Amino acid sequence: MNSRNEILNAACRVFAQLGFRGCTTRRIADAAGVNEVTIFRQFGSKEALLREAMKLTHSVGLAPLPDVPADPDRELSQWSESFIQHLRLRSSMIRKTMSEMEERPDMSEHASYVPKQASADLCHYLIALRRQGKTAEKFDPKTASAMLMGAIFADAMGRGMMPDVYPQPAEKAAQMYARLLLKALGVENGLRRTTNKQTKRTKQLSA
Amino acid sequence: MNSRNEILNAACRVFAQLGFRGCTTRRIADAAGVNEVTIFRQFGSKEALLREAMKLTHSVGLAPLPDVPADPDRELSQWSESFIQHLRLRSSMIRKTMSEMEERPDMSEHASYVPKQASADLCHYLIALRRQGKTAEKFDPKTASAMLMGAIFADAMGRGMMPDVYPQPAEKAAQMYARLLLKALGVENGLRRTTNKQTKRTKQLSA
DNA sequence: TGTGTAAGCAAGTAACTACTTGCATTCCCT
DNA sequence: AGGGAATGCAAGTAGTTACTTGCTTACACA
Repeated sequence: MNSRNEILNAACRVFAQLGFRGCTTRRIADAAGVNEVTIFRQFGSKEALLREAMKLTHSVGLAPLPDVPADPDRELSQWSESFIQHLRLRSSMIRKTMSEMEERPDMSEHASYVPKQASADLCHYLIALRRQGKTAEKFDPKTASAMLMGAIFADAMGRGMMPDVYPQPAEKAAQMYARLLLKALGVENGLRRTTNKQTKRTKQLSA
Repeated sequence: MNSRNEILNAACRVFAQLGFRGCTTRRIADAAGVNEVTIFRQFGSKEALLREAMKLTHSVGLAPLPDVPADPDRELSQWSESFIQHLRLRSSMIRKTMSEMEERPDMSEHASYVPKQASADLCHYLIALRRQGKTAEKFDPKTASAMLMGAIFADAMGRGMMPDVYPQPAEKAAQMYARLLLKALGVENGLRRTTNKQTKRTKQLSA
């Protein structure tokens, strides 16, 4: 039963590196330290294995965003930071999955769960912010959430290839995007109603 | 000499559909209506052909952005619209290239020319805007340009897969992102210092 | 009229692909 | 002690891959 997990993990690694066509059963077996036949005995076919491996890979949780916004700057910065970290850790896998999605849509359908959930969470949060009267003006929540998530996504996908296109330093980028969005929504940073203690904690966490 | 171009175009089409490994000389030859041997006589190897095809694909111009901003809303909306159209037309090719870039960096290095140029253009424009005093506050041009370009890029790449995550209608999305960015920079649409005539024209174009 | 060049066609090469089969080994459970 | 399940190993199958070779056809140009 252990070899099964070894194979699944190896399949994920090799797929992230080489894509579906480059991800041969030979290479998976080598990466898993397992005989190639074992793969077929356990999963029947390469496609069945990859399908299961993809399902496993994309079943992960997401950082939460409070139902009732209290400190928009801190909350949105932290959420953005954890989201960009999630994407950066999986950038190779995501690139391969996006590339393969047109050819094998059913095999990688789980890949859209995380971004869909993230978008729903963020929209919900922004609407709550507006209901609280913390935003200065009318705005379309979907446009705003697509803007922040798009910036984070593009940064996670593109920085390795074109570092000079994205803001420096990389560790602050998510926060900078979040703050720029808050400015667009008219949420004023300076007028935050948090205590000094909270402000300090925010600084530590976002450093 | 004509067969050479047929082969190059076919190679681009097949690559955009199937990626490097799926882009076999057999399939390229079929798509080009040419005998497979002709490919090797003309280009020597599959890799040499693909290298040349990629170079050709990524040598395209970009919509300009004025050196001296006059009507930020109109200019930025139009630029965003042409940029998102550029990306949407090439989304398959871009996905494949991004996926292949880790494995064959030298083959697809030209792919970064357009986004790099776009980023430089946009930064330059935003800095000019700020110098004109049309922006309300201090801001980091690179963060702002990465934000708008990221939103546009993610929309172009992801809308087909998750249409409910992005603003509707698709044809207005680029403009909505551009306007949200202008809000973040404190550029006031209503308080524009253009003449009535220009304002009218803007309204028509942006409707 | 002759000559060079680009192309097609048929066949073949060596390597790799997913996948199968038969047999031997290990280990757990009763 | 014995039987069954999981695994390894060696070998093989049929198809595909990039690339080559030898020969033929068509056409432009001098």
